[in-house]
Amino acid sequence: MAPSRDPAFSLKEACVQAAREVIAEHGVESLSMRDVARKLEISHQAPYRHFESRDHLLAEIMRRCFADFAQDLDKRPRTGNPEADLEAMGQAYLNYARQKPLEYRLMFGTPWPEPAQHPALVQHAVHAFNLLRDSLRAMHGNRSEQHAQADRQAMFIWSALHGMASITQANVMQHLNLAAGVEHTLPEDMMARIRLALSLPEGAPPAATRPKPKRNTRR
Amino acid sequence: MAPSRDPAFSLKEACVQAAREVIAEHGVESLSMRDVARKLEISHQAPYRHFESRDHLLAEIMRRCFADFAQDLDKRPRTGNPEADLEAMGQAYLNYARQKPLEYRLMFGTPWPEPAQHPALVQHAVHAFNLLRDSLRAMHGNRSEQHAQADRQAMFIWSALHGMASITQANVMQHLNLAAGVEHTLPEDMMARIRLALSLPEGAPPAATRPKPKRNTRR
DNA sequence: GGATAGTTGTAGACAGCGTCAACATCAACG
DNA sequence: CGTTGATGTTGACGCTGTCTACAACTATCC
Repeated sequence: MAPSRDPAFSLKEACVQAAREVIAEHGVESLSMRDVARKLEISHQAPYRHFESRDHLLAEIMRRCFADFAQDLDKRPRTGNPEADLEAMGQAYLNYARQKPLEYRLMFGTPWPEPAQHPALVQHAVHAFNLLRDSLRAMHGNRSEQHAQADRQAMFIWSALHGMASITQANVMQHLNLAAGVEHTLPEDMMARIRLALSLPEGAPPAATRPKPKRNTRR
Repeated sequence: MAPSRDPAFSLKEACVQAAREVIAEHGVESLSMRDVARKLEISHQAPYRHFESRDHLLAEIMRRCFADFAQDLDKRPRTGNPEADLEAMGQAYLNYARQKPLEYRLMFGTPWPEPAQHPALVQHAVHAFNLLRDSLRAMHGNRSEQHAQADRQAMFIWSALHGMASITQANVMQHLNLAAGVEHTLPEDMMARIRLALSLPEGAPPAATRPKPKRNTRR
């Protein structure tokens, strides 16, 4: 490549962009440093001036995905009703996974590099999780056991949504011979069951009498 | 390698075994055909006489993992009580993921090869899923909408369990600063919430009046 | 028995990969 | 001017999956 094509041109930025394109076209697995170099018409070693290793490039892309993802979860309109907001976040989660499958797979389906080597990645991922947790904490009090309850709910919601999203992405459902109509109504069904599991049925105030839970939601 | 070391010696079997060891030692990602060849002290091309490609070797190992997994889910003692049996299967699922993390990751965390190329793999995976589905169908009637309800429950349970298992394996929880005590009680909490979401609370018969679900469980 | 064909393992090559080391270029600064 | 640091290039190394050609052994059929 000729010396800097543009006054404000960052090869680092261009590498990230090119890498994202390669991933979008051929998947994460087949992303190679040499691919991005070829795409930018630079030497195969040039990207190494900006990223220690392939893992570091990948970590940077993942970090940005988490930032995008968090922004996406966060930008939904607030109604002031914590339950409705939580519901919207769940929808946003599944929508993101459906609309940006490659990004989702990158964040949640790719084996992570050594976390200690990529603190910024961890930080952004945790921030995305905190959006969910804070939503839940807003529905509880501030006592420590209420925090614990919110965290348990957060982990449950995340598990269920992530499980659903990753199963959907694996394209495995078509082999399961599910009963007619099940596949297409899964997201709603999922959200309804999550509400049940949180004892937050359908906008009605949570019933005080529940089969078991120790101290459940309260608004 | 000298010609056949043993009367009843299958190089194919030995390849699978060696590959499983390599995976156990260094993870799936770094499994290479040449590794298994080296491990068996045969030429780097010998394994290709028994497996078309690396993907085919991997698919065979995955297939066996699913067979093991299904057997593990199936061998639990039956109490005759469908709800208790379902509960036991959930526990068995999480235990398997905890005790055989590499196998679990291989089955559910590794990008699958082209399914059309590996029908046996798909078949065994579907069989494992059917154990769950059949357990649920046993608790419902035999009408088609009841089948659909069972399938919805199956997908929900699988999603929640898989989400939980894969999050656990990602070793990411340590970074989330969860409230004290949450992490260690997650599996029980999870199972309790799943019961809630199925409207099968704690052995009590499911309440007839439910907030929404169209036609719910009936035993 | 001896030719023939099929199976199984070996040996060498090729292109692609990540990455190390050495070199070139160029701007900033003393 | 010389030096220094950042950036990009070139070439190599060992690794990978896989193609091809070849050797050896086995089974089969005339």
